[in-house]
This record gives sequence, structure tokens and C-alpha cells, in this order.
Amino acid sequence: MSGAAAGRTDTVEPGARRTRQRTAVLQALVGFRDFISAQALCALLTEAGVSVGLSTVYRTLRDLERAGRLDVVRDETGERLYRERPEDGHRHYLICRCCGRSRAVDTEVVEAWADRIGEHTGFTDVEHTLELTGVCAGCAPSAQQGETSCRQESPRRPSDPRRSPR
Amino acid sequence: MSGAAAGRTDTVEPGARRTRQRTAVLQALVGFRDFISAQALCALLTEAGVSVGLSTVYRTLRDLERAGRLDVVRDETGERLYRERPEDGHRHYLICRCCGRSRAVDTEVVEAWADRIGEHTGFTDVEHTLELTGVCAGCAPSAQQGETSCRQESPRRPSDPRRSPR
DNA sequence: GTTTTTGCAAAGCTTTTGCAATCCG
DNA sequence: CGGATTGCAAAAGCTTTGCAAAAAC
Repeated sequence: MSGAAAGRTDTVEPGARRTRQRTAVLQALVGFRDFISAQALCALLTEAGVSVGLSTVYRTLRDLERAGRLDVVRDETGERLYRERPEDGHRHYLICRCCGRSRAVDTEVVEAWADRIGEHTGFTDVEHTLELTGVCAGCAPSAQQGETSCRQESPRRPSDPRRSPR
Repeated sequence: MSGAAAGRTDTVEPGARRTRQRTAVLQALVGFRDFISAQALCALLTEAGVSVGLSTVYRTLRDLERAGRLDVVRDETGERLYRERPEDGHRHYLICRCCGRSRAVDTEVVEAWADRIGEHTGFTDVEHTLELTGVCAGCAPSAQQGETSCRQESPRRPSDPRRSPR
């Protein structure tokens, strides 16, 4: 996992030729392997010595999203969090409210159910978004005495800026 | 069904005594029977002759949400849309991308599935949000030649301000 | 030399908050 | 009168956009 995920993730667009910063944004996102906000991603890059403007980060993320290469969720505040979409097309995640880590879950049941909804309702082109949150095993102990303390004070490791420093 | 839903929906809080505007907001929301944005709700009230400040609308919605009496979704732009939660506790909706109308769907399957997720993953306190969108039977004809035109130009009836006039 | 990309600053939006005025009992 | 509610205006966020400078080819 220390090796950078190589392969299709080198360029933002298949035909892109001149994109220095955008490529850096994409690689940082791929390397992060979890949901992260645009601002946090920008900070991450800056810390890593690659200074890119916030505009470029947003523009890159917008293009990647349009290309269907990102999964996007919103946190409670409405901030958008981005993550590279796995190649197998998994799209739903269980996110820890405490540390922010996410893991993909098998949603076969839900997918099948959602596909059937159209028939029952007369709706066409049915799409769905599904978000699961919880407290992961690692965070459960520290959250024992009251989940709130964990969620609010948030011991997210300083070196793991999952979201922008509010 | 044409009769206004009377009963528990008279006051914002059980013990509330002096709340003229807040009560108006609540009643307008109940009468609307669909998802609506705070700003659209405010406009609706103004048009109806009851002028309330946007702050009051937001404050009322915030309190109602905390009291668990609202369902809230976000549209693509991040705007929050509110709807009174049915007494039976249904929480998931199928929303038409074209006209904005929503209908509750039976989510037993998904609820059961979500409850089981915790066991498989070691996560506790698993919560979920689920949103379904599609094109309803009424809108399908007009969307035949390309759904986009319907979605973008949006023939939402002018008298049905589901969202603020952007 | 032409075209794209980039970054700063400003604008746009929704939502929250401060504070004085108002209303209710 | 005393306390809660209300509304205006300002503030706070995140995200987008305009435009000039820099980079790529």
C-alpha cells in the first residue's frame, strides 16, 4: 500500500495533455484512499510541498466527478467529501462518525431493491444515494462514555486532515 | 385528505405558549405535504399574506428537526429541503427529478439490511440516509425527448414554489 | 505564437448569529 | 413590567467564476 496506485490514475482526462496541478490533485486523492474535503485535500498538497490553488482543486474534483470517477458524500455541515471510486464500481460506504474512516459495504440487496422500486411506483430512471454512518470498532472504546465527546471534540489525528480545519 | 391535518401539529413545541410566526411556519409546512426549501417556504408564507422573516423560518425548522418531526434531504446544490415526518415514522422518499414531488416508499428491506450491517462490520450505532430520485409517470412523457430539458428548464408549476427562485 | 491551465480575488448561496424592537401574559 | 419571540443586517461557510499571468505545445 505504500506503493502509489499506478495505472489508469495518471491523468484527469483520457486525452489531457497539459495538466500539471490537476494530476497532482488526482494523485493525492488516490493516495488518500478515503473521503476528504476539497479544502483538506488542498492543505494536504500544500504540506506535501505541492502548492495548488483551491480553485484548481475544485475544478479538478468537478471534472473527475463528471467523469464518474469519484464518490461524493456530504457531511452534516453540507461540506462535500470526495473519494476515488473503486474500479469495480462500488458506491456505498459505511463511515465512522468518530474518526472519519470509511469502508465500502456490499449493497447487493439494496441495489436489487432499488431497481425494483421503479416497477412498483411508475417512476423511471430511478437513482439512489445511500450513506451509512456508525462508530467503528477502533473508536468504540473511546466513545464508550458518550459518543458525543468523540464526535465533537474529534480526536481525528492531526496528521490525518480528513476535513478542513474549521 | 383535503381537510387540513389537524391534531398534534398546532404548536412547535409541546410547551410552547407564545409563538405566532413559528406556528404559521409549521402549518404552512404541514399543508405543503412535500419537500420544500426554507426560502421557498418563506416566500409561500409571504404570498399567503403572512410575512415572516427568514430567520424565523430557519429557527423553526431547526427546532422541528431537533424534535424529530421533520425529514430533511439535500438537493444537488446542497440546499436543504424539509418535509413533515409522517406519524408512522416513514423516513425515505422517492423524489421526482422533474417536478419535485415526493412519495414515501416502503423500505423494510433496506431497514433490515442496514440493521444487520453493524454485525458484519463491527460498527455500532449504525445510521443510514437513503434518497431515491427518478422521473414520475406524469413527467415521463414530457421528458421523453431528453430528460435533461425537463430537469433543467424545470416546468415546476410557478404556483408550486418547491424551491427558491434562484 | 496560440491555447490551456492556473491562482488570486471577488462574488454567490444557503444558513447562522447578534441585537434591538416587539409582542404576550 | 419581564421574558420570549421576531426580523433585519451582518457574518460565516463552502463553492464557483472572472480575469490576467504563466505554462505547455
